[in-house]
Amino acid sequence: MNKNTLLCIVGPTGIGKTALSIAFAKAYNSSIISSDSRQFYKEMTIGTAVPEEDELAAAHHYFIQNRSILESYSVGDFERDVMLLLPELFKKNNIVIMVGGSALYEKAVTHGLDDLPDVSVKIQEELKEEAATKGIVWLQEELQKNDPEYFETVDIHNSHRLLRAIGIFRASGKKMNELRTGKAQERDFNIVKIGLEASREDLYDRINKRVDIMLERGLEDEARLLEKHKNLNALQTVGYKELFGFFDGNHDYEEAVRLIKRNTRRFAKRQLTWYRKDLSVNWFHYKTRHTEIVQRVSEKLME
RNA sequence: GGUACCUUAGAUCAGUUGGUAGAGCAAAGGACUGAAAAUCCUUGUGUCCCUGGUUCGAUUCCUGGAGGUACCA
Repeated sequence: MNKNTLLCIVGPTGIGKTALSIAFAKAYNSSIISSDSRQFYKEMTIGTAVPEEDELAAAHHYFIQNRSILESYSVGDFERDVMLLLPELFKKNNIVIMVGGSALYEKAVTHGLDDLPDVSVKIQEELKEEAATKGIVWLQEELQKNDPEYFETVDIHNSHRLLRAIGIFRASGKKMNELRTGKAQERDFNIVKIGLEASREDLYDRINKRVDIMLERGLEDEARLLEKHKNLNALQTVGYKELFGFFDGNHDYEEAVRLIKRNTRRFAKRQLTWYRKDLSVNWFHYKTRHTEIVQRVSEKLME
């Protein structure tokens, strides 16, 4: 074990990643990096299932509630910040744990993103504004005009992708295919991935129960406090957006709860689509004892 | 026990003037390099309750049965 190792814990929402990460942190006296795109926000606690106080006390956590919903924070920022932090953490311990359900964020660290030009907030805002009034066909035409090669390969129904490519073109005059290599970045540490899996039935059962617990803990009040910010990116989040719909009178409370559960299930399914194609993940059943997982992973690290 | 109505996709139901069926919901699969808990794409074969009969052909009409609902006893 002469090289530093980043131990990534992955898996769908609600399967028990947090508890396992604590077990690893204790076993290795190590720190935890969160790769969860919603747990950054200090205003959102209940709905994002941030680790409990005792869990936070059990190990040093990074990227948990260290931002405000008012700030904009992207995967690119996350990759940069993690890459700056990791050398510091590896000075103290050659194993660092990363846990979280945002697959793209995990990919940004383990695989790396291409260095794309910055698109100023001003350009982004203008584009969004324009897109909102002119519609998706305009976006498609705009992309076809400026970046015809990328237009051929993108999902032209996906406005986020169109907006991004047009934004880059406006900011830099560059085209996506010139910028995107898709190549993995060289990392000077090992990456070991641990995944937790469960039957769909068990997983959905856990998700449904967890939503009920969040509601008991006061998710509705938390959402009420944040309602005035409901247009912010950070609040495009399962658990909050459905309650905003209830506050607005679009549907009743029962329906909001139903939607939260359904959307969380769908989110979990999308996460599984990501993880399934990652063949480097070492899977464990979610009921496997943590001590056993830690032991088996330790053996693997010794190899 | 009698009368009426119902029994079709996971649940709820629509439909077929007799040529083996469909919608929303739920669900499944997938894409995804700076909004990612976001965004986007694709997917409906199901003993049309069972049993006889009529018919070239029945899920559709008729007989009998089973289960359900309502009302009457």
